[in-house]
Amino acid sequence: MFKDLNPLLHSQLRLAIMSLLIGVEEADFVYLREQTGASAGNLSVQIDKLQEAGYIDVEKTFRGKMPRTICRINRVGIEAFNEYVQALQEYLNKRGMNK
Amino acid sequence: MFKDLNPLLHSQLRLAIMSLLIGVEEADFVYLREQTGASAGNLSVQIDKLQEAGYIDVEKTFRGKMPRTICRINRVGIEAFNEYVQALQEYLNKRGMNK
DNA sequence: TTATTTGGTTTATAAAATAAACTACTTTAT
DNA sequence: ATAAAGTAGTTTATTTTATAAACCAAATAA
Repeated sequence: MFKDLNPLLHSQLRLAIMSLLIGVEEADFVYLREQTGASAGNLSVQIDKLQEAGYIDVEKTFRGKMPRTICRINRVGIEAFNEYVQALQEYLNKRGMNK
Repeated sequence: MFKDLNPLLHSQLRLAIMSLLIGVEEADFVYLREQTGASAGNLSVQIDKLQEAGYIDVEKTFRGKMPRTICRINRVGIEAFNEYVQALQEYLNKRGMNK
């Protein structure tokens, strides 16, 4: 009855990152930090995990002289996110549907 | 933009328990174990946490000679569950709505 | 020049989930 | 009657995660 929830996505911060990335072409570290309110350390760790999972692509560049980390969600990530959302619905729905 | 997700509910097993309980008058340990597929040990721990949080009431009785643990969600639990679901929607919704 | 800020990474600590082992019986088989 | 197996859990130990704290390198400001 309850599908497993992808543990990589069932994490507040990683879910927020994915949620932001799925809406945009790309987003950088600072933007993600601001939007999520996460600490830089936590964000760094969670971005790594999403990258290692193959859900996002991370590009390290410089803007002028300052380092800049750009993140993009990819097709694998989009698919995983959609599957996660679908699985989750079962947990949220719905009084009386006992199937 | 992203509300915090109640960490007590943002757990696969505890969420499944709450999801089951919200649909019924009551449910016993064995039913919850079967429906969730959890191990007895894990289920025991998570039921305790939900009880300590004041989200469910737990009654220990006997059915014949065998012990029986009955769980019921209460108003506090229902409210917490509904709030969690609402907060979660922000993470799932929706490309293009950047607000 | 030293102090502060930016943009991070790495390491350490706290919290959670999970698994394994155990308790206290009851039922079945011998 | 006794041993073996099953039920309904709890407790303890181990692993995994998340989070926080400390650190680094370079840039900018005082």
